[in-house]
Amino acid sequence: MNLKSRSNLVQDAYLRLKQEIRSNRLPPGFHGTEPEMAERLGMSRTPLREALVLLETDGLVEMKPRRGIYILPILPQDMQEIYELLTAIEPEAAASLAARQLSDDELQPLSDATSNMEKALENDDLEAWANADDMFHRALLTLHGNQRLLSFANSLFDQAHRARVITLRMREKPYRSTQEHKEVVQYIRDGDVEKARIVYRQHRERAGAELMAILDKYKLQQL
Amino acid sequence: MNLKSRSNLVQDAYLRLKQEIRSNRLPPGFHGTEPEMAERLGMSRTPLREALVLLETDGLVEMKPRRGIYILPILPQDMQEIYELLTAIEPEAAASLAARQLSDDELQPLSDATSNMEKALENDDLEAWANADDMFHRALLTLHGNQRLLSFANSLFDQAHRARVITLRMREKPYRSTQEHKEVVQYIRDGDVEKARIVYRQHRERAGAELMAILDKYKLQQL
DNA sequence: AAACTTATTAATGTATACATTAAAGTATTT
DNA sequence: AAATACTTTAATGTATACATTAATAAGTTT
Repeated sequence: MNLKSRSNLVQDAYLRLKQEIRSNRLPPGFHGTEPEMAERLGMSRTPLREALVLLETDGLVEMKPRRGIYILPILPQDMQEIYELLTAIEPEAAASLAARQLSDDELQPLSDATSNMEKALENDDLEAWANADDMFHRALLTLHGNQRLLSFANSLFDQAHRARVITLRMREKPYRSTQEHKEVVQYIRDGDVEKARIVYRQHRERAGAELMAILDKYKLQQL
Repeated sequence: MNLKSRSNLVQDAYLRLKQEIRSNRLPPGFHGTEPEMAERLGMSRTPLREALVLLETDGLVEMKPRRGIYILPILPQDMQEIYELLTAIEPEAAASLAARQLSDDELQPLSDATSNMEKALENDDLEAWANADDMFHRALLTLHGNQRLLSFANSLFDQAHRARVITLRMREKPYRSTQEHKEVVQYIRDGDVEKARIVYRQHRERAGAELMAILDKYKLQQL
């Protein structure tokens, strides 16, 4: 909200485009040219290009020389890579949180997230559940404090977003996931490092396998 | 970073600046302006800026609005973050390699790297040892095949490079590290998933702790 | 009509121009 | 000399200009 971010067209273009990609207003496979995208955003090509470079490092778009800008689809193999990384990374973060003695206050964001998951389930509101799930993961990594981990994982979440939204309704209701998240919080609270790691890891492995099975079953070759 | 799609001057600037940062020709704390850096590279500000955006996402430089470009130092906390991530990630990669049945041919780059480590030790050539070490880690992740993991880890290696070079001569000779690398290769060859994971993990934990101890002992608050 | 040439178009990659404004420097007042 | 106001400088953020060249369209030959 400061002047800096208002006057910064690069930031502007970056956030707007990312949002449009997340929401599928710019769907995978979309192809555009720099002049038309710059026009659409009401700016010149210079700041747009810098934003596109950032989106490219995020794995969301590709700038093909002389062919223009493409919004990248998520392939099953991408989800495979992403889940593999989250499986390696997040359980470590959980374990390391358990090793600290966190106050209930500090753990609040995590328990809030799990309560929201439960409420969402009661209301049969899958979108709210997904938001709570997202909140949980971001809160956990934020608590953990490793900035590089946080920004890397956030980029992975962003990439996976569309696929998660679409498959949400093809899965069974996430009672089990909700339960697993609660368990992880409890183990973190108890300071049970190994349990926190293992439960979270199993959660990730199961959720990943489930997702891959859905992509396979419904022949979703790109999202 | 994906550069094959970046144009020549951007790629040029990116690679040259990265090299100059690695080699300390552009030392941490260096401050420059866009016009003078563009001049030095013989190009205009436009491609330079795109390269700087990339270097910024790599965590190597910071573009401060209206204050210019700074080459970022590596702080102990940065090394902490980096080692924590490598400790989480690489043992998983090793385990997953062990789970495949890789041919000796495929494992060649890893055994080459460990042989080079041994040769370097015999010749008391620490720089050659560090290069072999680097080779090992990159080869392992390349074999593993997860592109996101590879590019993320490469970025972490790049960030840690200066600190590794400087502390190399403050450590004991890396006989033990060399041995550990050889063990990991053996466990991967044998298909012993758990051993590969655990040995690599212990290697990472020990190496990380050793490095942090050196930074502490010699009061190296930035590199 | 197919294959090959030759124009045409238009997007990229890069340089340059320019308005804005933070910082440095100078003058002025106390 | 210290504090303040004014002036200058120069770097950033962004727009525009332009040369190059890939893609396409048009024309020509077989």
